[in-house]
Amino acid sequence: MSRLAGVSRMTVSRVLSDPELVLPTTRDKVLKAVADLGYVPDKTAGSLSSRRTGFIALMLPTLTNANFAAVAHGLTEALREANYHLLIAYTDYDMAEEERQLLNLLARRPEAIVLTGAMHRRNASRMLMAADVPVVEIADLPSQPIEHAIGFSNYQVGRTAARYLLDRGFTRIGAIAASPEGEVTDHRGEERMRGFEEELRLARRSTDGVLRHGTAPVSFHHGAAAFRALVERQPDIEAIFAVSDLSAVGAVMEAQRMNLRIPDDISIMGFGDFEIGREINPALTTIHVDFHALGLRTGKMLVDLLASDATPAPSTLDVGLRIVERASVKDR
Amino acid sequence: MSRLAGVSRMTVSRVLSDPELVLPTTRDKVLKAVADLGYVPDKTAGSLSSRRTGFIALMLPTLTNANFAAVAHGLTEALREANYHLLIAYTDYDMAEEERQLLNLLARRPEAIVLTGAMHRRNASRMLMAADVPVVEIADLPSQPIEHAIGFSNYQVGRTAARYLLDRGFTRIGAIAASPEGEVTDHRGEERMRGFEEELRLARRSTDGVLRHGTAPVSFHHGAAAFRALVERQPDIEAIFAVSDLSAVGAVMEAQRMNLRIPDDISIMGFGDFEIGREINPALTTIHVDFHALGLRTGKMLVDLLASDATPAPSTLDVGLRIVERASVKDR
DNA sequence: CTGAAAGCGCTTACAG
DNA sequence: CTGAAAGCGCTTACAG
Repeated sequence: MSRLAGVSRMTVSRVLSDPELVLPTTRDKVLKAVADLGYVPDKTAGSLSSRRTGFIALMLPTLTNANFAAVAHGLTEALREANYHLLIAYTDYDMAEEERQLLNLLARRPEAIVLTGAMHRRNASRMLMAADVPVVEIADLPSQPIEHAIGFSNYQVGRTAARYLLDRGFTRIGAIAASPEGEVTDHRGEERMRGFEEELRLARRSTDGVLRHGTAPVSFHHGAAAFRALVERQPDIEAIFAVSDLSAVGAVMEAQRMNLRIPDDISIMGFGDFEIGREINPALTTIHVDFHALGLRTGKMLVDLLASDATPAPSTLDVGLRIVERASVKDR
Repeated sequence: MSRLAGVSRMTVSRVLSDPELVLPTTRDKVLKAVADLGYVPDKTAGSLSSRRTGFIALMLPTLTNANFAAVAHGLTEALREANYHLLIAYTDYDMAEEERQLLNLLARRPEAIVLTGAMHRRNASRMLMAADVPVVEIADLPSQPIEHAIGFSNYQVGRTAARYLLDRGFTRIGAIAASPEGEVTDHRGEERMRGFEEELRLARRSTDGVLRHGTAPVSFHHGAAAFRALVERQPDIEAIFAVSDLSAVGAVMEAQRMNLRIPDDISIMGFGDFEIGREINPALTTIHVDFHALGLRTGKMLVDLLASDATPAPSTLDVGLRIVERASVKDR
């Protein structure tokens, strides 16, 4: 390559990374040779010698969830300008798998690690703390963050949902979620349930309508099945919080099949503000968190952080949440 | 590291890659040192020296689509045993972005490249053909594959959908999709439309009910808007094919809001067999392609292919498709 | 503005 | 069964 351009290997490297440093005439010679040969420099070699891989590791529970996919898209956007690339792994909600994937990621020497936060195996936490790169936990606010955290409180989501239903005067209030199963658990969903139950308890309301059913992750189908199970058990239930819009939509569809009118017979609210919730009839009342923005902010923070050589103190950022009132909860 | 274990660097490398080759006592010494130090070998260095990165590149239009996410999950599963890792990039349906991402991927020296097929920029195709690693195009069957292809014919999807509606005796038949817009186009969706129109033409039916509306990618909302536009233009339309279940579901929801009964007033069918289509009322008739299996098969083929040192001839595999009859098309 | 030397952390290919 | 040497393809840090 450098032979064809009649310059040293170093000059090629410079033209490709910082063209300003090179005389226009030599630059053009190099660029022509690059084009003629279809030369694509080997980043593996570059990474090794510069000690910078340009990788940002991202660990998600699954790709099959529009909100987590939105996080990835937001991150990519923010990272693009600084020419970092995402190295994506997913755990299928299994903490043993998280630990395994973490090792794979670490072996690639990412310059930062982003992962969905709050719950990790002991050994995974240890590896994360030992890693000498920035770690940011997202999509929750851990009580003891490993380092940085950008997210929202799932516990508060649960409390907010319960409060909303209580404020509207409902008394027989329930919820549907997956039941935690050892290593394979939706910990963030479970946090929402915990908050929901707590708010009910503080209001001295029964938590008998809170149903954990089936296994994570939740889905439309899961929501339908859980809704039916709950209504059969407690026919007089007035309002239900589903741990995700996915199960909430499933519940609305099941209600239609059971000839229950939403919201006249039963009110339903969800979490996550998925697109489908806006389109169904009645449109779904939900709690919104901007996952795309969450990814963007995380990416921006990382770009800044990696550009400076200072090691900033651990930071925690709450991106907040808001209720989106639509038509699936009765206005009474 | 090797100092702490009292052995050479080579012995550490052997213990980690092929433990059988090492005496149990030395092996244990090494393993203990590895655990004590939390040593994670640097794959960047390993890749450079062994000339094997262990990366398989995967280029998708978007992660925000359950079927493409399923492809990624299937691939990961098949690749896990052989210890390959996916390097994922996505294009947002933009061919200029595909070319840019391809360069990024190539610089990481993947051992194979998987991408959604059939349409690429000239320069991207050239890079792919010059790459001396296996290339497999998925999710379509290109007329001129770059090398391997595993997928189905989107054109046939369109023809099959039209045939199905024609066979049921509908005469005023329409379709909804996004309109192609230069570099940002859903080429596979457009192929389905082309097949659909062709089948209509062969049956000497009007294609006036075929509507291209808005930009890719389609969504629930897109389907709702396109459905309304089509019905307002052609109030006597009897049956509609939506280029994706996402838009089909949006159409069903919009029909409910317009007080049109599905399927009594208008029949609707989709493509992709997304989970939501099974849950809505009426359940959506659709055309099913097993994207998870598509990913699995691609991964298995790659594992075999990379294990042998022969260079097999280019292969094309049609995974087929099937109609899933549910309740959104009138039985007449 | 350009280049020669050294080295990043592993694995390959020997040698013993 | 274990190790010393060479080298993978770049970039860093000089030197001129």
